[in-house]
Amino acid sequence: MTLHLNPELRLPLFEQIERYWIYRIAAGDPAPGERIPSVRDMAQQVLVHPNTIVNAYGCLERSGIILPRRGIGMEVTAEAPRICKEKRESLLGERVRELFSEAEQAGMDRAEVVRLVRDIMNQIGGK
Amino acid sequence: MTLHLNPELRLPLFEQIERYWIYRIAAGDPAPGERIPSVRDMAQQVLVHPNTIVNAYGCLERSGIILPRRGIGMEVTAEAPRICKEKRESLLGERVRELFSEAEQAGMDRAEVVRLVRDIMNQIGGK
DNA sequence: CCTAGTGTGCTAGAATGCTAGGACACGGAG
DNA sequence: CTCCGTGTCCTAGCATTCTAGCACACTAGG
Repeated sequence: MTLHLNPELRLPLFEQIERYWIYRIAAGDPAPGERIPSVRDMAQQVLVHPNTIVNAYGCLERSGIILPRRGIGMEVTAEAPRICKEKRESLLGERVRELFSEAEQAGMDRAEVVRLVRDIMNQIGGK
Repeated sequence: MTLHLNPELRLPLFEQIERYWIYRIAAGDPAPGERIPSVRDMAQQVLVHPNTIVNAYGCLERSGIILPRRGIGMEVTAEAPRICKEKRESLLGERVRELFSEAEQAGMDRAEVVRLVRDIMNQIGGK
């Protein structure tokens, strides 16, 4: 799983970074007690200003996903996996609901939405 | 079909207004030769600053969907229905592609995405 | 003790989107 | 002709997001 920042996207960079760690922690890769890259390291990896990382990490901290330890780094909390899985459900569900909302405004039937999803899924790749 | 502006959404207000007319014209309601509300009328209907409407209408004009007529109003062009239908396809397709992109980053299989879409569709309403 | 690496805080600027209010030019109706 | 509604343009301010650079406090390791 790689973080592919896209400035053209609607999502602010710091939220893209936040989601990246939510999805990774939900998948179990940085486990509780382990640490995510430091603010400066992450900024250099993603070629973004450190303040943007601070913003993203701040959101993760306020959600109880990471615990800042001065002089050490950002530690994944014990409750992080549960919180991240909940957030993953919520985020993707919201995306789908937005899709239905937009499709409804466009006068598209719900069955048509499902068909459109299948079409594009097949169009994207054989896998 | 009603325009329900949502400032909390990622989409800027002027783009929400632009899409509203794209979808309506694609559906054929304001037919070629007919006019859409004036900048000031639309602003008052939607409770938004006239400049925001100017921005939205400017996009529609640059796409060849409407033709500004000073002292008269904004006229729907002859090619508008075709252009709007194309844009509708493109906009919804992009929405679905973004969904798959986000789901892939979250480590979700494509079949799971289809299942999620069905679940939420059933969850939204019986219709 | 000292250094390096860490999180945190601060001010400042650029770009975007929205609001606010004013001004002007055009065209139909009277 | 005048008047009103129309599109168009202008400056200004505010909030958000990102960039930029600097300073400080804390901790581990030598």
